Amino acid sequence: MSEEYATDDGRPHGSLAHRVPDLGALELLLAVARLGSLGAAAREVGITQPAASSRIRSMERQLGVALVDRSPRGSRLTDAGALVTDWARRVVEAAAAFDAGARALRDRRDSRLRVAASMTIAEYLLPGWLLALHAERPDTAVSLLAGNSAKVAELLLDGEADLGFVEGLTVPAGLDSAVIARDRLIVVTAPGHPWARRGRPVTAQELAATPLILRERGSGTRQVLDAALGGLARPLIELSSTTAVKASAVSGAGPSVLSELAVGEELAMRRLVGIPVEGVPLRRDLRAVWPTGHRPTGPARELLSLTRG
Amino acid sequence: MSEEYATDDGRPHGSLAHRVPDLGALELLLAVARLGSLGAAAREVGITQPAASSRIRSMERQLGVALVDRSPRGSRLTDAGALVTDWARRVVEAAAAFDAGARALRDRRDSRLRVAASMTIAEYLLPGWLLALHAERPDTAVSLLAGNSAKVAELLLDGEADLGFVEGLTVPAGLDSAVIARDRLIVVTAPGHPWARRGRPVTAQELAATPLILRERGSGTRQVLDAALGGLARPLIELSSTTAVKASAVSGAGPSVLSELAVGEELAMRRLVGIPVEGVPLRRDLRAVWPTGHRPTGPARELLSLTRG
DNA sequence: TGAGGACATAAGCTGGTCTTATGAGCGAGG
DNA sequence: CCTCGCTCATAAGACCAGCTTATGTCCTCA
Repeated sequence: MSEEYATDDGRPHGSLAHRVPDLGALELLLAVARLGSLGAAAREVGITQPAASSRIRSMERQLGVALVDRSPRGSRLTDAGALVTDWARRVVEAAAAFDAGARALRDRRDSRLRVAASMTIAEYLLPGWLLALHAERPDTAVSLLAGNSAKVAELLLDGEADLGFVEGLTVPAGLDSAVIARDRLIVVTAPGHPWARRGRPVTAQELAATPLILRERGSGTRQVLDAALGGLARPLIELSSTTAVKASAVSGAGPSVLSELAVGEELAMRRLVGIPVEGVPLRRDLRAVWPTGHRPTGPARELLSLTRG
Repeated sequence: MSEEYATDDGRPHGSLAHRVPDLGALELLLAVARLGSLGAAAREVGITQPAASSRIRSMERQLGVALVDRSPRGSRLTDAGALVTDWARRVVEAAAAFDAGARALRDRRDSRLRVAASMTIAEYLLPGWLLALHAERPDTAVSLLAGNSAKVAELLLDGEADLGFVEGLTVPAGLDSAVIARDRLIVVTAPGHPWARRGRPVTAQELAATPLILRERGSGTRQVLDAALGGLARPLIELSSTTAVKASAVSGAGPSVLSELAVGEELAMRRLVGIPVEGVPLRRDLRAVWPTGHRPTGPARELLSLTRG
């Protein structure tokens, strides 16, 4: 009876969706924060003022916190409202990235710019780039195909993609490339692991001697690690997705090695901690690739320049 | 009648909420990914199988992409579905952080653990810690009060908070402290800024000589920067919130100096780029604080240990 | 060949959110 | 001093999305 009503399950969480306002409400809150008026915010998101009023009110009831100070000449956020708005902004940004990705995924054919990307890049970086591209060139429709390096190369060489992104150690034959960023692999453990408390860095020998939670052989991450250790990484468990590896590491099964792109959230939330390592070059280049000779032009060139800042 | 059924992207955007599935649907998708069955996923989120089936189907219609392969003996994600699920996970995680924060904000008084935190910590780190705490001690109700260092000190000394978090250079009098993390300040510009393309790092002299977009004097970030430069930071614009500073920097108004906690998203999305700097110690300690003598115990001790991993 | 699991379809109910219409404070200007 | 213009609040009805129950189809396994 500590929780709400019909959640007899009593499990981890009684459905976030019932406790977190929906995206429309969060967007509305951001608009109120920016514009300082319920009515103006309502206009911006395309609803009427009473609807906005009611929606903000019901959000306040749901959260149990006053979010805005209403006055006859405008509405300002309360202190708590400012904090909630910042958290809301993060949710909305994640949703915008979701949307940018989904939009690219939808436009499978006949799009002006067809991008092929490896999974890690498609998952963690591309949505952000697509948002930036959309901001600069709203008319450019982008389509996205995801696969491993070989698949990306094949799509480019077959003329089914205009620009590719890969994260391997080598550039597939027949492609030109440009390094757009460097990714670092990080050794991580759950906070309770002995490595999390020792003072000195882990050495290459220790890392090679310790069974690790890893992606399967052939994955980009595994390739880099094997190369760095001289082909010696010992698997404790082999899993086929980054997500599964993370979940296993968080649960305390053992140390793992993952891209810093993949574990940013877990590190911030202290579900995982990064372990310093010495003597192991755990870096890899992230590259844009295109068929030799076909220098990117038009939207592809634009996207490429965005990725390099 | 809404005038916008044609989703043609001729405008900034036609409301995310209409193009991104709601949180319930995203949670359902995650459950399907994990359990490999619509029915099992439905059971987990507390709805019936037909409801789940319909909901996934309408999400696929909305996104225009097939997400799951249904078969008479279960459902597996398609390739696109796996990617969408990963993006969905990020939205759900942001929502979970929102919920953890809002929950703490709601329980203003009479909670078992009352935390006071500076804005940056409350905004970027605390929700994650609260999630972790909730996972380990689901019954502990936490309340949150946010303010600057002086406010945090006051709350602790008045007995109105059990544990505090501050980010200043000094520890307020009457408090004991422990360093829980180090925050790095980063020089950032919009991708188009000249600094984004030059090869060599910016020097302390250059930084001190360049007008910057900054928080107001007295903010923790500004204090650290002034100290690092010898009190010389020149403001181009002074703004009163980190969000406003970020927005201004993204728009290309000039270089800025911000906490790495605050700009992670912007860096990943390439809306901002980090500029290497040499000869300037842009680090600051993030500290947990408590009244001298009152060593944290119980839930406070638990939370403290989580923050240190 | 029949049991059981998994998903799809159909029909009806419910609740939340929208709309329009209207009222009520506060400030500015004729 | 009164009215206009801005703000937000309230009320009553329409509508739609999503839920439930009941049933049908397909596949696999014993």
